[in-house]
Amino acid sequence: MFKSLNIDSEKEARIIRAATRVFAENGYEKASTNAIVKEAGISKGILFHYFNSKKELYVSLYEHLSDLFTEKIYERLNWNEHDIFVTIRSVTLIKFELFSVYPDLIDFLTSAFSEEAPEVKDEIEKFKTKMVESSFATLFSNIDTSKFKEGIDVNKSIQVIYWTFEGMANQQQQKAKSLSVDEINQEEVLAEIDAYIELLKISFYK
Amino acid sequence: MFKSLNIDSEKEARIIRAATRVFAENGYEKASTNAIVKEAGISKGILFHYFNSKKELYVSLYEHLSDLFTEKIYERLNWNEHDIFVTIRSVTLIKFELFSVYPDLIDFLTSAFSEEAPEVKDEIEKFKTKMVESSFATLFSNIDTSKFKEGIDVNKSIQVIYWTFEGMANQQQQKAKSLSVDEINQEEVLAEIDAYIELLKISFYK
DNA sequence: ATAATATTGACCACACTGGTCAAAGAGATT
DNA sequence: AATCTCTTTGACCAGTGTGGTCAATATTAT
Repeated sequence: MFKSLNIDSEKEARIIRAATRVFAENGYEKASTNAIVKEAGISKGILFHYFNSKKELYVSLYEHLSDLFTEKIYERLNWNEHDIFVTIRSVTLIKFELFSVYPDLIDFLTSAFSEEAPEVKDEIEKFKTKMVESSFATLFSNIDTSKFKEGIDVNKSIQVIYWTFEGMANQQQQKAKSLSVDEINQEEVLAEIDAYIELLKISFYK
Repeated sequence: MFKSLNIDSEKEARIIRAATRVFAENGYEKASTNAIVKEAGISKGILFHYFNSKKELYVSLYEHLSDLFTEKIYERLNWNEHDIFVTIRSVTLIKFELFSVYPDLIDFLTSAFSEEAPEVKDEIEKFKTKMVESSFATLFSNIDTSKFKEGIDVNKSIQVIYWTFEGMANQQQQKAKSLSVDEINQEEVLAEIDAYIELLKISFYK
Protein backbone atom coordinates (compact mmCIF):
# COMPACT_ATOMS: atom_id res chain seq x y z
CA MET A 1 0.00 0.00 0.00
CA PHE A 2 0.90 3.64 -0.68
CA LYS A 3 2.71 2.27 -3.69
CA SER A 4 2.10 -1.44 -3.98
CA LEU A 5 -1.67 -1.95 -4.12
CA ASN A 6 -3.82 -0.23 -6.66
CA ILE A 7 -6.20 2.13 -4.98
CA ASP A 8 -8.24 5.17 -5.72
CA SER A 9 -5.80 7.97 -4.90
CA GLU A 10 -8.52 10.18 -3.53
CA LYS A 11 -9.37 7.46 -1.02
CA GLU A 12 -5.70 6.97 -0.25
CA ALA A 13 -5.38 10.66 0.60
CA ARG A 14 -8.40 10.37 2.89
CA ILE A 15 -6.84 7.45 4.74
CA ILE A 16 -3.51 9.25 5.08
CA ARG A 17 -5.13 12.40 6.37
CA ALA A 18 -7.27 10.53 8.87
CA ALA A 19 -4.47 8.29 10.13
CA THR A 20 -2.06 11.21 10.36
CA ARG A 21 -4.50 13.24 12.41
CA VAL A 22 -5.47 10.47 14.80
CA PHE A 23 -1.90 9.28 15.37
CA ALA A 24 -0.65 12.86 15.78
CA GLU A 25 -3.32 13.59 18.35
CA ASN A 26 -3.10 10.40 20.38
CA GLY A 27 0.26 8.78 19.79
CA TYR A 28 0.62 5.20 18.61
CA GLU A 29 -0.95 3.25 21.46
CA LYS A 30 -3.92 5.45 22.24
CA ALA A 31 -4.81 6.00 18.61
CA SER A 32 -7.84 3.92 17.63
CA THR A 33 -8.12 2.21 14.28
CA ASN A 34 -11.88 2.56 14.64
CA ALA A 35 -11.46 6.32 14.83
CA ILE A 36 -9.29 6.25 11.72
CA VAL A 37 -11.69 4.25 9.56
CA LYS A 38 -14.60 6.39 10.70
CA GLU A 39 -12.79 9.60 9.86
CA ALA A 40 -11.58 8.24 6.53
CA GLY A 41 -15.07 6.97 5.68
CA ILE A 42 -13.98 3.41 4.98
CA SER A 43 -14.73 0.04 6.53
CA LYS A 44 -12.60 -1.65 9.13
CA GLY A 45 -12.00 -4.59 6.85
CA ILE A 46 -10.45 -2.65 4.03
CA LEU A 47 -7.96 -0.92 6.27
CA PHE A 48 -6.67 -4.25 7.52
CA HIS A 49 -6.71 -5.53 3.96
CA TYR A 50 -4.31 -2.80 2.86
CA PHE A 51 -2.21 -2.80 6.03
CA ASN A 52 -2.12 -6.06 7.92
CA SER A 53 -1.83 -4.49 11.32
CA LYS A 54 -1.92 -1.21 13.19
CA LYS A 55 1.84 -1.35 13.46
CA GLU A 56 2.25 -1.72 9.69
CA LEU A 57 -0.12 1.19 9.10
CA TYR A 58 1.87 3.38 11.45
CA VAL A 59 5.28 2.47 10.07
CA SER A 60 4.14 2.80 6.43
CA LEU A 61 2.63 6.16 7.20
CA TYR A 62 5.79 7.30 8.93
CA GLU A 63 7.99 6.25 6.04
CA HIS A 64 5.67 7.80 3.50
CA LEU A 65 5.40 11.14 5.26
CA SER A 66 9.02 11.48 6.28
CA ASP A 67 10.03 10.73 2.69
CA LEU A 68 7.60 13.31 1.44
CA PHE A 69 8.94 15.83 3.90
CA THR A 70 12.65 15.32 3.18
CA GLU A 71 11.90 15.29 -0.52
CA LYS A 72 10.27 18.70 -0.37
CA ILE A 73 13.03 20.06 1.81
CA TYR A 74 15.82 18.92 -0.51
CA GLU A 75 13.93 20.07 -3.57
CA ARG A 76 13.26 23.58 -2.31
CA LEU A 77 16.18 24.41 -0.06
CA ASN A 78 19.48 25.95 -1.09
CA TRP A 79 22.10 24.54 1.29
CA ASN A 80 24.63 27.21 0.37
CA GLU A 81 22.38 30.02 1.46
CA HIS A 82 23.78 31.73 4.55
CA ASP A 83 21.21 34.44 5.09
CA ILE A 84 18.97 33.31 7.92
CA PHE A 85 15.93 35.14 6.60
CA VAL A 86 16.12 33.58 3.16
CA THR A 87 16.51 30.15 4.73
CA ILE A 88 13.81 30.46 7.34
CA ARG A 89 11.44 31.97 4.78
CA SER A 90 11.88 28.92 2.54
CA VAL A 91 11.38 26.52 5.41
CA THR A 92 8.22 28.31 6.47
CA LEU A 93 6.81 28.29 2.95
CA ILE A 94 7.47 24.56 2.67
CA LYS A 95 5.66 24.03 5.95
CA PHE A 96 2.63 25.94 4.71
CA GLU A 97 2.65 24.07 1.45
CA LEU A 98 2.70 20.71 3.20
CA PHE A 99 0.09 21.90 5.66
CA SER A 100 -2.38 22.63 2.88
CA VAL A 101 -2.12 19.00 1.71
CA TYR A 102 -1.68 17.13 5.00
CA PRO A 103 -2.56 19.48 7.87
CA ASP A 104 -1.14 17.24 10.55
CA LEU A 105 2.01 16.06 8.82
CA ILE A 106 4.37 18.07 10.98
CA ASP A 107 2.52 17.24 14.19
CA PHE A 108 2.69 13.59 13.25
CA LEU A 109 6.39 13.61 12.49
CA THR A 110 7.11 15.55 15.67
CA SER A 111 5.15 13.15 17.83
CA ALA A 112 6.62 10.13 16.02
CA PHE A 113 10.05 11.51 16.81
CA SER A 114 9.46 10.98 20.51
CA GLU A 115 7.18 7.94 20.25
CA GLU A 116 7.81 5.53 23.12
CA ALA A 117 5.59 2.58 22.18
CA PRO A 118 7.92 -0.47 22.08
CA GLU A 119 6.11 -1.90 19.06
CA VAL A 120 7.22 0.88 16.75
CA LYS A 121 10.04 2.66 18.55
CA ASP A 122 12.85 0.75 16.88
CA GLU A 123 11.39 1.07 13.41
CA ILE A 124 11.12 4.81 13.84
CA GLU A 125 14.62 5.07 15.27
CA LYS A 126 16.10 3.59 12.10
CA PHE A 127 14.78 6.47 10.03
CA LYS A 128 15.61 9.18 12.50
CA THR A 129 19.29 9.29 11.62
CA LYS A 130 18.69 9.96 7.98
CA MET A 131 16.12 12.58 8.88
CA VAL A 132 16.73 16.22 8.11
CA GLU A 133 16.85 17.14 11.76
CA SER A 134 20.64 16.88 11.76
CA SER A 135 20.81 18.61 8.41
CA PHE A 136 18.65 21.37 9.85
CA ALA A 137 21.32 21.95 12.45
CA THR A 138 23.94 22.52 9.74
CA LEU A 139 21.50 24.69 7.83
CA PHE A 140 21.15 27.06 10.76
CA SER A 141 24.71 26.80 12.01
CA ASN A 142 26.25 28.09 8.78
CA ILE A 143 24.55 31.41 9.19
CA ASP A 144 26.36 34.56 8.18
CA THR A 145 26.68 36.40 11.49
CA SER A 146 28.55 39.34 9.99
CA LYS A 147 25.27 40.85 8.84
CA PHE A 148 24.07 41.43 12.39
CA LYS A 149 24.54 44.73 14.17
CA GLU A 150 27.61 45.11 16.35
CA GLY A 151 27.03 44.77 20.06
CA ILE A 152 23.94 42.58 19.96
CA ASP A 153 23.85 38.92 20.97
CA VAL A 154 23.67 37.09 17.65
CA ASN A 155 22.63 33.71 19.09
CA LYS A 156 19.77 35.27 21.01
CA SER A 157 18.76 37.22 17.93
CA ILE A 158 18.60 34.00 15.96
CA GLN A 159 16.46 32.46 18.70
CA VAL A 160 14.08 35.42 18.54
CA ILE A 161 13.83 35.02 14.78
CA TYR A 162 13.21 31.31 15.16
CA TRP A 163 10.53 31.77 17.82
CA THR A 164 8.84 34.45 15.72
CA PHE A 165 8.45 32.08 12.80
CA GLU A 166 7.33 29.31 15.08
CA GLY A 167 4.74 31.65 16.56
CA MET A 168 3.53 32.69 13.13
CA ALA A 169 3.19 29.08 12.04
CA ASN A 170 1.22 28.16 15.15
CA GLN A 171 -1.06 31.15 14.79
CA GLN A 172 -1.74 30.34 11.16
CA GLN A 173 -2.36 26.70 11.93
CA GLN A 174 -4.83 27.63 14.63
CA LYS A 175 -6.64 29.93 12.23
CA ALA A 176 -6.69 27.36 9.44
CA LYS A 177 -8.24 24.73 11.69
CA SER A 178 -11.10 26.91 12.81
CA LEU A 179 -11.78 28.26 9.34
CA SER A 180 -12.87 26.14 6.40
CA VAL A 181 -10.37 24.40 4.17
CA ASP A 182 -10.40 26.96 1.39
CA GLU A 183 -7.25 28.92 0.96
CA ILE A 184 -8.06 32.51 1.77
CA ASN A 185 -4.47 33.22 2.60
CA GLN A 186 -1.54 32.32 0.35
CA GLU A 187 -0.58 35.88 -0.60
CA GLU A 188 -1.89 37.34 2.62
CA VAL A 189 0.24 34.93 4.64
CA LEU A 190 3.23 35.61 2.45
CA ALA A 191 2.82 39.34 2.96
CA GLU A 192 2.71 38.84 6.71
CA ILE A 193 5.84 36.70 6.67
CA ASP A 194 7.69 39.36 4.72
CA ALA A 195 6.47 42.10 7.02
CA TYR A 196 7.93 40.28 10.01
CA ILE A 197 11.15 39.68 8.11
CA GLU A 198 11.40 43.38 7.40
CA LEU A 199 10.82 44.26 11.04
CA LEU A 200 13.44 41.80 12.22
CA LYS A 201 15.93 42.88 9.58
CA ILE A 202 15.62 46.52 10.57
CA SER A 203 16.06 45.52 14.18
CA PHE A 204 18.91 43.02 13.96
CA TYR A 205 20.79 43.66 10.70
CA LYS A 206 23.30 46.44 10.17
CA MET B 1 -12.11 18.15 49.32
CA PHE B 2 -9.36 20.68 48.55
CA LYS B 3 -10.89 22.67 51.36
CA SER B 4 -13.71 20.69 52.89
CA LEU B 5 -12.34 17.32 53.93
CA ASN B 6 -9.38 17.00 56.24
CA ILE B 7 -6.47 15.45 54.46
CA ASP B 8 -2.75 15.21 54.68
CA SER B 9 -1.65 18.19 52.59
CA GLU B 10 1.35 16.35 51.20
CA LYS B 11 -0.98 13.68 49.87
CA GLU B 12 -3.32 16.33 48.54
CA ALA B 13 -0.45 17.88 46.59
CA ARG B 14 0.40 14.48 45.15
CA ILE B 15 -3.18 13.97 44.00
CA ILE B 16 -3.33 17.43 42.47
CA ARG B 17 -0.06 17.00 40.64
CA ALA B 18 -1.04 13.57 39.31
CA ALA B 19 -4.53 14.60 38.24
CA THR B 20 -3.25 17.80 36.67
CA ARG B 21 -0.66 15.94 34.64
CA VAL B 22 -2.96 13.18 33.44
CA PHE B 23 -5.83 15.52 32.55
CA ALA B 24 -3.44 17.96 30.86
CA GLU B 25 -1.94 15.20 28.77
CA ASN B 26 -5.12 13.38 27.78
CA GLY B 27 -8.05 15.73 28.14
CA TYR B 28 -11.09 14.89 30.25
CA GLU B 29 -12.46 11.85 28.50
CA LYS B 30 -9.26 10.00 27.70
CA ALA B 31 -7.73 10.64 31.11
CA SER B 32 -7.86 7.50 33.25
CA THR B 33 -8.62 7.61 36.95
CA ASN B 34 -6.56 4.43 37.25
CA ALA B 35 -3.56 6.32 35.87
CA ILE B 36 -4.17 9.13 38.34
CA VAL B 37 -4.35 6.95 41.45
CA LYS B 38 -1.28 5.01 40.33
CA GLU B 39 0.72 8.17 39.79
CA ALA B 40 -0.48 9.70 43.05
CA GLY B 41 0.28 6.52 44.95
CA ILE B 42 -3.18 6.15 46.44
CA SER B 43 -5.95 3.60 46.17
CA LYS B 44 -8.86 3.84 43.82
CA GLY B 45 -11.29 3.84 46.73
CA ILE B 46 -9.93 6.90 48.43
CA LEU B 47 -10.03 9.00 45.30
CA PHE B 48 -13.74 8.28 44.88
CA HIS B 49 -14.20 8.87 48.59
CA TYR B 50 -12.86 12.41 48.28
CA PHE B 51 -14.43 13.14 44.91
CA ASN B 52 -17.57 11.22 44.12
CA SER B 53 -16.94 11.03 40.40
CA LYS B 54 -14.40 11.74 37.72
CA LYS B 55 -16.41 14.79 36.76
CA GLU B 56 -16.31 16.18 40.28
CA LEU B 57 -12.56 15.61 40.45
CA TYR B 58 -12.06 17.46 37.20
CA VAL B 59 -14.26 20.41 38.07
CA SER B 60 -12.83 20.74 41.60
CA LEU B 61 -9.34 20.65 40.19
CA TYR B 62 -10.21 23.25 37.60
CA GLU B 63 -11.71 25.59 40.15
CA HIS B 64 -8.81 25.09 42.54
CA LEU B 65 -6.11 25.72 39.95
CA SER B 66 -7.78 28.60 38.17
CA ASP B 67 -8.31 30.29 41.54
CA LEU B 68 -4.70 29.72 42.43
CA PHE B 69 -3.64 31.16 39.10
CA THR B 70 -5.79 34.30 39.20
CA GLU B 71 -4.80 34.83 42.82
CA LYS B 72 -1.12 34.84 41.96
CA ILE B 73 -1.71 37.09 38.99
CA TYR B 74 -3.66 39.68 40.95
CA GLU B 75 -1.20 39.54 43.82
CA ARG B 76 1.90 40.08 41.71
CA LEU B 77 0.76 42.21 38.80
CA ASN B 78 0.61 45.98 38.65
CA TRP B 79 -2.30 46.85 36.40
CA ASN B 80 -1.13 50.42 35.94
CA GLU B 81 2.16 49.38 34.45
CA HIS B 82 2.33 50.33 30.80
CA ASP B 83 5.82 49.14 29.92
CA ILE B 84 5.44 45.86 28.09
CA PHE B 85 8.75 44.49 29.30
CA VAL B 86 7.98 45.08 32.95
CA THR B 87 4.60 43.44 32.52
CA ILE B 88 5.71 40.45 30.51
CA ARG B 89 8.65 39.91 32.86
CA SER B 90 6.26 39.70 35.81
CA VAL B 91 3.94 37.32 34.00
CA THR B 92 6.85 35.08 33.07
CA LEU B 93 8.17 35.00 36.63
CA ILE B 94 4.73 34.04 37.91
CA LYS B 95 4.58 31.25 35.38
CA PHE B 96 7.93 29.89 36.50
CA GLU B 97 6.91 30.15 40.12
CA LEU B 98 3.72 28.18 39.53
CA PHE B 99 5.61 25.71 37.38
CA SER B 100 7.91 24.79 40.24
CA VAL B 101 4.90 23.86 42.39
CA TYR B 102 2.52 22.38 39.80
CA PRO B 103 4.48 21.71 36.60
CA ASP B 104 1.40 21.09 34.50
CA LEU B 105 -0.87 23.81 35.84
CA ILE B 106 -0.67 25.97 32.74
CA ASP B 107 -1.00 23.03 30.37
CA PHE B 108 -4.05 21.91 32.31
CA LEU B 109 -5.74 25.31 32.26
CA THR B 110 -4.95 25.73 28.58
CA SER B 111 -6.41 22.37 27.68
CA ALA B 112 -9.41 22.90 29.97
CA PHE B 113 -10.05 26.14 28.14
CA SER B 114 -10.83 24.23 24.96
CA GLU B 115 -12.25 21.10 26.56
CA GLU B 116 -15.10 19.71 24.50
CA ALA B 117 -16.39 16.87 26.69
CA PRO B 118 -20.10 17.58 27.24
CA GLU B 119 -19.94 16.40 30.85
CA VAL B 120 -17.71 19.26 31.94
CA LYS B 121 -17.90 21.83 29.16
CA ASP B 122 -20.63 23.92 30.72
CA GLU B 123 -19.05 23.93 34.17
CA ILE B 124 -15.79 25.16 32.70
CA GLU B 125 -17.53 27.77 30.61
CA LYS B 126 -18.99 29.38 33.71
CA PHE B 127 -15.55 30.15 35.05
CA LYS B 128 -14.05 31.24 31.79
CA THR B 129 -15.63 34.68 31.84
CA LYS B 130 -14.17 35.57 35.18
CA MET B 131 -10.80 34.25 34.06
CA VAL B 132 -7.88 36.53 33.55
CA GLU B 133 -7.86 35.93 29.84
CA SER B 134 -9.96 39.03 29.27
CA SER B 135 -7.97 40.94 31.83
CA PHE B 136 -4.83 39.86 30.04
CA ALA B 137 -6.15 41.56 26.96
CA THR B 138 -6.49 44.86 28.82
CA LEU B 139 -3.09 44.31 30.37
CA PHE B 140 -1.44 44.12 26.98
CA SER B 141 -3.65 46.62 25.22
CA ASN B 142 -2.76 49.49 27.52
CA ILE B 143 0.83 49.34 26.43
CA ASP B 144 2.78 52.55 26.04
CA THR B 145 3.56 52.54 22.33
CA SER B 146 5.41 55.86 22.41
CA LYS B 147 8.54 54.09 23.62
CA PHE B 148 8.94 52.20 20.37
CA LYS B 149 11.16 53.42 17.57
CA GLU B 150 9.54 55.48 14.84
CA GLY B 151 8.82 53.66 11.64
CA ILE B 152 8.53 50.15 12.99
CA ASP B 153 5.31 48.18 13.26
CA VAL B 154 4.45 48.30 16.96
CA ASN B 155 1.86 45.54 16.90
CA LYS B 156 4.23 43.18 15.16
CA SER B 157 6.97 44.13 17.59
CA ILE B 158 4.69 43.24 20.48
CA GLN B 159 3.94 39.91 18.83
CA VAL B 160 7.66 39.22 18.48
CA ILE B 161 8.17 40.03 22.16
CA TYR B 162 5.26 37.79 23.10
CA TRP B 163 6.50 34.88 20.99
CA THR B 164 9.99 35.27 22.40
CA PHE B 165 8.74 34.86 25.95
CA GLU B 166 6.54 32.00 24.93
CA GLY B 167 9.54 30.34 23.31
CA MET B 168 11.66 30.88 26.40
CA ALA B 169 8.99 29.38 28.63
CA ASN B 170 8.62 26.32 26.41
CA GLN B 171 12.35 25.81 26.22
CA GLN B 172 12.69 26.05 29.98
CA GLN B 173 9.77 23.72 30.54
CA GLN B 174 11.31 21.17 28.21
CA LYS B 175 14.59 21.41 30.06
CA ALA B 176 12.96 21.14 33.48
CA LYS B 177 11.11 17.98 32.52
CA SER B 178 14.19 16.15 31.34
CA LEU B 179 16.28 17.26 34.29
CA SER B 180 15.57 16.37 37.92
CA VAL B 181 13.27 18.45 40.05
CA ASP B 182 15.98 20.44 41.80
CA GLU B 183 16.15 24.06 40.89
CA ILE B 184 19.45 24.64 39.16
CA ASN B 185 18.12 27.72 37.49
CA GLN B 186 16.31 30.51 39.32
CA GLU B 187 19.00 33.16 38.88
CA GLU B 188 20.26 31.65 35.66
CA VAL B 189 16.79 31.76 34.16
CA LEU B 190 16.29 35.29 35.41
CA ALA B 191 19.55 36.37 33.83
CA GLU B 192 18.46 34.87 30.53
CA ILE B 193 15.11 36.60 30.67
CA ASP B 194 16.80 39.92 31.28
CA ALA B 195 19.29 39.33 28.50
CA TYR B 196 16.45 38.82 26.02
CA ILE B 197 14.71 41.90 27.37
CA GLU B 198 17.85 43.92 26.79
CA LEU B 199 18.18 42.62 23.24
CA LEU B 200 14.57 43.43 22.44
CA LYS B 201 14.75 46.85 24.07
CA ILE B 202 17.81 47.81 22.04
CA SER B 203 16.04 46.60 18.93
CA PHE B 204 12.55 48.01 19.39
CA TYR B 205 12.78 50.91 21.85
CA LYS B 206 13.97 54.38 20.99
C1' DA C 1 -11.34 -2.81 74.29
C1' DT C 2 -14.35 -0.28 71.61
C1' DA C 3 -15.96 2.76 68.54
C1' DA C 4 -15.15 5.73 64.64
C1' DT C 5 -12.77 6.93 60.75
C1' DA C 6 -9.50 6.37 56.72
C1' DT C 7 -7.94 3.43 53.29
C1' DT C 8 -7.53 -0.58 50.53
C1' DG C 9 -7.98 -3.37 46.20
C1' DA C 10 -10.65 -7.19 44.31
C1' DC C 11 -14.61 -6.86 41.84
C1' DC C 12 -18.43 -5.33 38.52
C1' DA C 13 -20.91 -4.32 34.19
C1' DC C 14 -19.77 -2.31 30.29
C1' DA C 15 -17.41 0.21 26.48
C1' DC C 16 -13.97 -0.15 23.34
C1' DT C 17 -9.75 -2.45 21.44
C1' DG C 18 -7.08 -4.66 17.21
C1' DG C 19 -8.18 -8.00 14.14
C1' DT C 20 -11.17 -11.71 11.42
C1' DC C 21 -14.09 -13.54 7.92
C1' DA C 22 -18.32 -15.06 5.64
C1' DA C 23 -21.00 -12.70 2.70
C1' DA C 24 -22.43 -9.05 -0.33
C1' DG C 25 -21.17 -5.79 -4.32
C1' DA C 26 -19.15 -4.52 -8.59
C1' DG C 27 -17.08 -5.43 -13.08
C1' DA C 28 -15.32 -8.08 -16.60
C1' DT C 29 -15.46 -12.18 -19.63
C1' DT C 30 -17.72 -15.73 -21.54
C1' DA D 1 -27.33 -14.30 -17.81
C1' DA D 2 -24.16 -16.96 -15.80
C1' DT D 3 -19.69 -17.35 -14.02
C1' DC D 4 -15.52 -15.75 -12.16
C1' DT D 5 -12.50 -12.35 -9.85
C1' DC D 6 -11.57 -8.70 -7.07
C1' DT D 7 -13.02 -5.20 -3.64
C1' DT D 8 -15.43 -3.83 0.31
C1' DT D 9 -18.45 -4.39 4.14
C1' DG D 10 -19.67 -4.69 9.12
C1' DA D 11 -21.19 -8.00 12.57
C1' DC D 12 -18.45 -10.44 15.48
C1' DC D 13 -14.56 -12.10 18.70
C1' DA D 14 -11.67 -12.49 22.83
C1' DG D 15 -9.21 -9.48 25.52
C1' DT D 16 -8.18 -5.16 27.90
C1' DG D 17 -9.23 -1.05 30.35
C1' DT D 18 -13.09 1.90 32.07
C1' DG D 19 -15.51 4.58 36.04
C1' DG D 20 -17.28 3.32 40.13
C1' DT D 21 -18.53 0.12 44.45
C1' DC D 22 -18.10 -1.94 48.88
C1' DA D 23 -16.96 -5.43 52.30
C1' DA D 24 -12.96 -5.81 54.76
C1' DT D 25 -8.90 -4.10 56.89
C1' DA D 26 -5.71 -0.60 59.06
C1' DT D 27 -5.39 3.39 61.76
C1' DT D 28 -6.57 6.56 65.15
C1' DA D 29 -9.30 8.46 69.05
C1' DT D 30 -11.75 7.47 73.23
